[in-house]
Amino acid sequence: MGDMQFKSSVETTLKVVGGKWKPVILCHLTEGIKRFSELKRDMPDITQKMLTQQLRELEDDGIIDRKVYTQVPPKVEYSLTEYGATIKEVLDVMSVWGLKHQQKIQSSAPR
Amino acid sequence: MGDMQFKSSVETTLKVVGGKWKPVILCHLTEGIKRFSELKRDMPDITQKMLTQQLRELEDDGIIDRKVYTQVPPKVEYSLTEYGATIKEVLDVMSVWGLKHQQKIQSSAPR
DNA sequence: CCGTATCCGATAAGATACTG
DNA sequence: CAGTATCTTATCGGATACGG
Repeated sequence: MGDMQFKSSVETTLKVVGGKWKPVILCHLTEGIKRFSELKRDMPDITQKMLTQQLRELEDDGIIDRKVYTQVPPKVEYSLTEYGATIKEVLDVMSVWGLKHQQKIQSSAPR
Repeated sequence: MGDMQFKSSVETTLKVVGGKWKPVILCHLTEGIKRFSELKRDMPDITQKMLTQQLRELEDDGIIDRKVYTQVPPKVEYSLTEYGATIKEVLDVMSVWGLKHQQKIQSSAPR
């Protein structure tokens, strides 16, 4: 773990799943294919701009797939790519540790 | 994975190991006890201010231990706590995925 | 419906100087 | 040696308006 490669590969992962919204988006997409409007409904606090931006970045990283139906009104579906699904185990490990940490904080900072 | 708890626990983990410097600091501390100046030498690009700040946050989160030797010149040693060592497996998983992702990017974006 | 474009505030991070 | 204090800059995220 003490090497240089380690540092930059962790940073790479943080770029892909870090930030305020990407974990949440990925979380929802693990439930299956979602339309843009569905994702927006699932995350009432995200702005359209941020949702679009984060989805584009995930798409560029090959994590999600974007399927556009050329029709009026437009319809766009997002889903995890096969490759993107591999990020789930990373998120799972992060979730498990974070949950334990939350509980630790709870028990050590009462009052 | 589709629940609310998941979202916030991933965010908790990102708070603790996220950001530009914390993974790097933790990486170096897995090698053993380090003095402030050693850490600074290991990370030439970090400023003293950032190093101090990040170390304080890690200490507040119970990840690292700070031992001050009251002497002149001062000596302060940092080390992972037993609890802090549990973050290693999270970083490892992130590192493995990030490394694969780097290789994927390499092979799919030549030119 | 699914975006893009602009502008703006908040926060993260860096440069530099100074101190017990 | 191991920090603080202050100031500046860069990046992230949000609000709002508009467009195909």
